Amino acid sequence: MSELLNRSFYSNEDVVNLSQQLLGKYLCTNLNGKYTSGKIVETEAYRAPEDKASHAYGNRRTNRTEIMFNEGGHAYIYLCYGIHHLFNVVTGPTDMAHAILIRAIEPTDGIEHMMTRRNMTKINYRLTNGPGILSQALGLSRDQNGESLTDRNLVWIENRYVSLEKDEVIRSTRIGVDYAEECASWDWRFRIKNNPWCSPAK
DNA sequence: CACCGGATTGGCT
DNA sequence: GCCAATCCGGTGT
Repeated sequence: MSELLNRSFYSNEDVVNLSQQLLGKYLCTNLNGKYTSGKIVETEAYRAPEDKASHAYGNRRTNRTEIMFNEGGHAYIYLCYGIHHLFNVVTGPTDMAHAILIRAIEPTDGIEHMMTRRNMTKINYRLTNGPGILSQALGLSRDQNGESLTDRNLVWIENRYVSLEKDEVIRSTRIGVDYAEECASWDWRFRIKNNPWCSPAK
């Protein structure tokens, strides 16, 4: 049993709260006839305009950031370090450029497809325990940038009614945003306590 | 149009 | 633990 997350879920203006709500939800893709999914176990919130770590800091509108100003429920996928595709969920109403980076998932469906994409022969945590490699495992690239998440088409998120106790959610500072001055110390990273599929970052 | 640096990863010392 | 890989977006000339 599962429920597709809909527009009203993504339109929530509180991106920090939504980041926690995404923990335990299932990120799913159906690309090139391959169905894959994983439970979201680690997220980070990015809240423009005041967040210096956000690409849309100061409501900067460029070709790249434009999708973040769309209404919640779209994919923002960009290339990082020229190598890795990082998948974000656009949230909030139109013109509120909030986004949530998915940092790690626990693989659930189509694990053999994920291993092929990752060029792995044995399953282990390195299949999906980071934002770049989980995108690779799910087949996500900039080809899906701007894709709608509100239908079960190419990429979407499901509620499978996994409930988390408050003490199962670990809150800490974000990773890799040292350049963001005072925003670097904002504790908008969330992960599921003791989950072995979380990223290795401090 | 040139330059700089990055929301990362994996391989090697 | 260090560092190269690799490409593009953002900025300034």
